[in-house]
Amino acid sequence: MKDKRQQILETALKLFVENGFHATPTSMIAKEAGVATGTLFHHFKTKEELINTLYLETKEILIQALTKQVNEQDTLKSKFRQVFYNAINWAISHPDHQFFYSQYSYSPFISTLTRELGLQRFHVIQELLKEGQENDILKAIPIGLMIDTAQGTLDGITNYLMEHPEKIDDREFTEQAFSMFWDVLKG
Amino acid sequence: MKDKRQQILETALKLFVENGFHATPTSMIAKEAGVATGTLFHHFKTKEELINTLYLETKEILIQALTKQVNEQDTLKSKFRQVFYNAINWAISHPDHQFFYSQYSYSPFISTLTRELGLQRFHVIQELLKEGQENDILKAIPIGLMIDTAQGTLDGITNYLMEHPEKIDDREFTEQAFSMFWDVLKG
Amino acid sequence: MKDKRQQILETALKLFVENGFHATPTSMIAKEAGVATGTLFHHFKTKEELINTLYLETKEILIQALTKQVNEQDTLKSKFRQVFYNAINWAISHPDHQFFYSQYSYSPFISTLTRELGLQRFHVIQELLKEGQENDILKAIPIGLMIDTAQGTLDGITNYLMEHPEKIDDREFTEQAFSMFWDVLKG
Amino acid sequence: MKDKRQQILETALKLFVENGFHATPTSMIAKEAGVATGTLFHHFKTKEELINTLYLETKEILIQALTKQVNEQDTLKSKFRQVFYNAINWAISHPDHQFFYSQYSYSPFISTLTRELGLQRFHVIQELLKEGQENDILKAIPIGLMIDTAQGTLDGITNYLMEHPEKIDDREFTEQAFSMFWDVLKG
DNA sequence: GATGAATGAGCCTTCATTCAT
DNA sequence: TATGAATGAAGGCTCATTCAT
Repeated sequence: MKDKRQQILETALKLFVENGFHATPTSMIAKEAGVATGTLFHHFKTKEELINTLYLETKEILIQALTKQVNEQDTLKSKFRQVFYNAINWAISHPDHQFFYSQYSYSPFISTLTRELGLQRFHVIQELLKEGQENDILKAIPIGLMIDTAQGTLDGITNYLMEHPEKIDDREFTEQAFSMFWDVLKG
Repeated sequence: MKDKRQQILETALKLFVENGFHATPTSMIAKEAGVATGTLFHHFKTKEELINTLYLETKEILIQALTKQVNEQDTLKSKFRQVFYNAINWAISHPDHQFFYSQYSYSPFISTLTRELGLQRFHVIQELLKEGQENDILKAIPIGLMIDTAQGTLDGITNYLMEHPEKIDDREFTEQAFSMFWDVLKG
Repeated sequence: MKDKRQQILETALKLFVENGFHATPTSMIAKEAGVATGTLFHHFKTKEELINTLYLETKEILIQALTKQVNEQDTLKSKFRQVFYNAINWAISHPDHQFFYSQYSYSPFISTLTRELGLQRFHVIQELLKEGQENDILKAIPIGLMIDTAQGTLDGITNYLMEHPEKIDDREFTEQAFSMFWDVLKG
Repeated sequence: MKDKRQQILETALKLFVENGFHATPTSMIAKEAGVATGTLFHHFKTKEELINTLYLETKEILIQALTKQVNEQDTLKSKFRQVFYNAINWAISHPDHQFFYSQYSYSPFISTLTRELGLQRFHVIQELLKEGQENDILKAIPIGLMIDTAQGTLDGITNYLMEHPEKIDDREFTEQAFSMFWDVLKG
């Protein structure tokens, strides 16, 4: 039998995505996870701690996923392409995590923290953006605008793919999508 | 003295933005608005109806704002530019409405509705996008992807401006921002 | 029908005396009082506030009772006698309040406040004690010791009477009891 | 390293005095004592058993302390004086035990038992009281009243000393205090 | 003996909503 | 229209206790 703590985390992720944080009682999580309510609070002092733990774990694996094989590319553009494919592939194959991440990011009760954490998420991209600006490949605009816009564009594309997951295997389509992403950035 | 119904709506908007829907009890809204709890439910049958009313009103004025003076422009690009400025100016001058709108859109308990509504919001843009594709000015890609990406990019830019509101008066900056928006779309 | 708030207070007093604060759930109070749980919390923000309200009210009527007719007496001794009878009569006729008062006073979660409040309770006696010392009628010892001891002696006598309430009508007995109280104090 | 059982008892005493029985979870006792929760319940079947054990031990050493050297005195008064000093010295040097004892005595969930136990505590005094009455040295009043009043007076004095511990070394003061105690009793 | 994860009944409190005035 | 006391289902969390290791 799986570790109860892990079982709770997985169940919580699923239910949060389905119903949202507030509409998911801890009792429901416990029941669905097959544990007692006390067990949930044995592992996570509060509901909020459970949510945060989930977020932190999600962020960690997301960052891992985004970074993969990026540095093995030669040109800056291929590096961006790699990040781009990493991002959309991850979203498609981990839809729950992806939804959870959005939900958490827009949740008002964590506003301040969120921004900072949101940036961490795109740390790889930020580095590439800076590099590209220094080499005059990308637009010469405030880095902050660049980051927010890149993130927005990528989110837009991801949103579409989440609703049309079959497109992920259509290389022509994904290349078109990537060209949009690239066009926002390149100078 | 202002109309009580209106007072409730304004107070609710402010509090929802500050705390989120779920963390804002109707009792708090009533108290802050200076009315009895019964009065709130006299005007709005349920809390959800209050939220929806707020959303509908917001959407209406947002659409009005986005559309303004668009058809007075000659080229497609200037039309997009006009929409772009309309969007960012509105966001900056109505931050509460803007936040409320995002929050509502990402709220899981209205998921199905959201898509549809989100589209309505960008109805102007959609029309322009179609027009641009038909005239081979914009990228020849699925219209859905185009819409989602345009919306994402615009949201990204808006996010940045919300945190740096002083930039709204820096024409050079806003033109750079617009160029990003335009580059995503143009073929 | 009686005022609900009052009904809650009376029921709570009864139950607290029977079971103690901790062993009396608010749900039990509400049910026994014939109101909804929400009603209890509508009138008292927390369980603790309910307890404190009960204490304050009890203290008030106790003080009133102790003071009665004291100043109509001529000698200091008769004043003390009056207070003494006031105290034991009140205890016998309001056993619940009396028990509640003891329980509250010894409750560890209100330690600091208690001392101070306990003194208020015996404000009348304190004044008499000071007067007696100034006139060399009472023992010339630190007033604090005098107060605490007087209170202790009176509590002891009261305790006995609570278990033998019939004695309250035995004038010979009560006079013997009073002589004990008086002997502790007189110089 | 100290015996775990003993460690639990000592920690429990300290915490009960600080927070009261109900506000002291067994988990807190275990943690503070540096043992596992299971260990606590290995030594004491229930929380109540732990409390009772603590009470019994306290009572035992209290009785020992009160009795010390009493029978070595010649007159009844010196015997009372001896008990008196035994009582206040013990209270001052074992404040936690003293507080615990009071708390236990006033705890509503052991009401019935309490009376009986309270009597045991003053068994020495009771014997002396009886002896004194038989020899016409003490007041000729119901022995029950005598016991309760003596206890009350002594508690009052003790309370004062607990708050002014430095007075314990002021022989003039303690003799004044004793005279109060003696005056309540003597005929 | 010792451990600590697991249990689940039960507690305090919240909050959307109703209704008599 | 407006009021606010009253409602009660539901939620987060606690805590004494058990039990497999």
